[in-house]
Amino acid sequence: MVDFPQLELDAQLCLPLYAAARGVTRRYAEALGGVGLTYPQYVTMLALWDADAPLTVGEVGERLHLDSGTLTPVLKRLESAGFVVRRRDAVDERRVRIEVTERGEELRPKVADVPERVWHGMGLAPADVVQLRTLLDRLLLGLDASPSA
Amino acid sequence: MVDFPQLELDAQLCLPLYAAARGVTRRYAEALGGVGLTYPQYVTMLALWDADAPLTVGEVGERLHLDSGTLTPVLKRLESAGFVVRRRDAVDERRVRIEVTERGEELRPKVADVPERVWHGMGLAPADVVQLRTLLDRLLLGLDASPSA
DNA sequence: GGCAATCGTATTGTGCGCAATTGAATTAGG
DNA sequence: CCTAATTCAATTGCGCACAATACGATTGCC
Repeated sequence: MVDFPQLELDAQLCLPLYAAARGVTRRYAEALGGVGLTYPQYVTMLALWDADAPLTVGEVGERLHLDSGTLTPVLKRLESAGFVVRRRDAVDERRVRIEVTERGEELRPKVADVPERVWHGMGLAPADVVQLRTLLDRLLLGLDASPSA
Repeated sequence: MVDFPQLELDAQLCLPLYAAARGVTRRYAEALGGVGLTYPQYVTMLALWDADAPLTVGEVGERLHLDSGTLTPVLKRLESAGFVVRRRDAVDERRVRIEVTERGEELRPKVADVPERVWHGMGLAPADVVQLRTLLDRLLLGLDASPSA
């Protein structure tokens, strides 16, 4: 039988990456359950909190590497939960600006300890975290640089 | 205004991990489009090809860190595409064994170059790949070790 | 001004992920 | 035996991801 060593499960980098991302997301989901946010909703709020002015859908997408097909329903759920308001830009009516509400701001201190709680006790040394961060950023650069199709 | 430096987007490790995993998966999806496999279907086939004997649903799930709620529909699609057959275990009728068909075996050489094609040109040095692999495995160990709830 | 090309968002359709539940089959305890 | 607990897969329901498409708003170009 012909072998394909490059297809062995243990030879793959994509699989640990895929599994680790899902595992970490699951931990965040558990930690966020109390405030009623999913992980994508949480990172969306992070992006909005980070900005000085209300972001458009596209600007949120840039920061999270997500497109409107994913973000629109996420933002609608955040809006119906009362954490954000979506408002058409008066100048360019193609744009929709996302404003964080009072209730959305109140969420911020409630989730402030989530990253710490998730990463702590996972046994990853601080040096490893830095290393991992560096390598993932390098990988993202490579993804952005090389052709998408 | 009160600041939460630990919530800044650039301070997060989860986001690059999340974005990198989706980015890599997207590249695989593009490379696999020709043979009609999605990324989860592809890694499922990898797991089945790797094993000497037909695996149960649970055994596939162990290797991929996925549960039956995800795998059952994936396996059904692979079956209706003719790549696998699902058969109840005669000894323990709770188990379903997944057998790779002739057509499923024929897929193997067709996707043999996919990992190489995806990773090449992404600008990641071989040493970085090894490092990343090591750190992700360490992270997965931490995920498995620490409590899920 | 008129009109084609582009842009920004929304919609649609398919396919995951995962928690929770169900239900059948097996195992364990008495 | 016979019942209780456990195991395994399937199902259900919800929320992403993303490609493809649609559509109104805007911009460029004449």
